[in-house]
Amino acid sequence: MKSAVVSLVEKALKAAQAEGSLPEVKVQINIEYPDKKYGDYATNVAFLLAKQARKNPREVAEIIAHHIKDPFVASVDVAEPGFINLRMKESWWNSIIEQILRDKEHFGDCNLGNGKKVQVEFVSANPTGPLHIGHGRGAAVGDSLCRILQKAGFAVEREYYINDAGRQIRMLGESIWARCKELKGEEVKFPEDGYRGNYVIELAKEALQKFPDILNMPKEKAVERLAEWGKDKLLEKIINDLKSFNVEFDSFFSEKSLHQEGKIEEALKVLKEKGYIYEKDGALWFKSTELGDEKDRVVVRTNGEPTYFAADIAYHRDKMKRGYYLCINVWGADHHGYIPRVKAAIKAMGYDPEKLKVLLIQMVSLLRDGKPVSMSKREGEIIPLRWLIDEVGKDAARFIFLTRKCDSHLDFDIEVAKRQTEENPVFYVQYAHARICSIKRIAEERNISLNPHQSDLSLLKEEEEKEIIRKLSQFPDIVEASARNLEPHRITYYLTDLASLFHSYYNRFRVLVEDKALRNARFALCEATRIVIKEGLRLLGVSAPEEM
RNA sequence: GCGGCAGUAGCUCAGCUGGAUAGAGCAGCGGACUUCUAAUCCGCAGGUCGGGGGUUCGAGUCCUCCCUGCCGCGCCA
Repeated sequence: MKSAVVSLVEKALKAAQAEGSLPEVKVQINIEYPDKKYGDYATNVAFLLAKQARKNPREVAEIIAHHIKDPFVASVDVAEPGFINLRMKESWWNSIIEQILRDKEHFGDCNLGNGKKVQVEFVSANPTGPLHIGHGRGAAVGDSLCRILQKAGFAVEREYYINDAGRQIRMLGESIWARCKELKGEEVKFPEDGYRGNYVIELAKEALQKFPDILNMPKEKAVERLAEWGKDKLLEKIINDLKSFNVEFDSFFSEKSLHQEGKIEEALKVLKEKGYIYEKDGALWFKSTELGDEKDRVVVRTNGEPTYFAADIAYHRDKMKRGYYLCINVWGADHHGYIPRVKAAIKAMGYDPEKLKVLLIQMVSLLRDGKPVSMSKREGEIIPLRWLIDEVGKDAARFIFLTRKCDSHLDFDIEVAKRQTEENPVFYVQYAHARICSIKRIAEERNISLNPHQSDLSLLKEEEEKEIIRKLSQFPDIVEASARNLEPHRITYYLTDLASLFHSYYNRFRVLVEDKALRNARFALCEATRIVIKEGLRLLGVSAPEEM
């Protein structure tokens, strides 16, 4: 609820300026949560104005503090060296509970986005194999980010870029083809960079059933057909896996379509017209160095084929033309070196590179009881996301993927995630939700009346109760900060904190007490907590079970 | 070599886009279930925020220089 406090301080500042005690300078009013002993809210405006007001911060603070008048404010203090500390009345805190009970899951919605269109492109894994753990983290971050941005008032579009063209798809076809041969007992040299995962063998078995005469066809033709068919099968599997991970997309963008519709040529033509294309060694190069890249990049190979990068230029041109307020790409951190050239291309085509934000997702190290699980790519031995979901569950996987800043390494311990104990942060939060549901259930069973909406919240006198309310009041700020900084992990931390406060409270106090008025008041607090936990979990794509 | 990211408690990590005495979980030790779910709670301990310099009322946070680790640096995608 910082925004309400901001406007309150703003009003005081304007009043002070109007009477001439402070100069008319614009400042950003910043509200913080100070240590409890100082107050409920604090602001540092005085420091920001001190220089131009030619007064010391303390004096400025006194002037502003003097003008703060609001029915919700209990006291205003100025502390050295110039902080203004506010303490709010009980009615302020109670109104927050009322607001949560009234707004329900809409509590924390904000208008940061103001309906502006934002596109988030994530996962975009090649349809040449199943999703692995790394994709899972990207999926969790991307999807959660979308949910948060939506709550913050953006019109979000989720897109998956399908790399369905080029060498790797052909290689998929060759790999399946080779496996078909082997299944028929024929000696065949498996392609050097082929896909060696078991799923290729499965595909080959299926292909032999579906296309009985596939091996009688000329190799080129067979490979092409198998590539096309295999790619579709794998994409279907990817989409299914994502669905079980609670992730769905609004649109799929095909790289192949860029080739087919001449979009690549178009994009390159634009670059050429602007003078960013030159020929060298029989290839066409993009002068990305002029726009901040380390070296120039080939866009059309000697053999006349456009590079992957050329397609990506066309893809980003298409995105830019679609007129988003912001495009967010969620990439694996190993692609970081790729950012400058894409930004260079965007700039070269006359768009603002700031329209593109790239989120880099760091590697996930898989552990089992603290020991690393080998993830060697040898023999295509990757750990599939599907396996992880089956092993630890969708909720645990998503939550744990979101327990770190996305650009930090993540240690994912499968045994801890599976363990249904205190070590597991997912259950900790879900349990708090379930406990509140349980209170309600018990009350119904025992015919105990509960009416959170008609409760006298002033009965909530305990320090633990006030702590919870303070925390609840921060939810909108956390949502906004997560959206502003594109950092879903803030929600995860917030929920853990909130759950912790609730568990403490639950252990120390009873909700279903004899005193009806107190019972209702406490239950109102619980309901508000439940609503916020459930909504927070929703933002993470994690379920909020009513019993566990 | 160049570039990106990181370095905070024994371990894994937060730290609100510069704020007041740097936090949490785990691991360790000791306690709490005839009560609304013990998947929980309560208490104890733990620090040169990698190092130096700088910017200012104020730096874990910003600038600079070192040290260390991970990762990128294809006419691969």
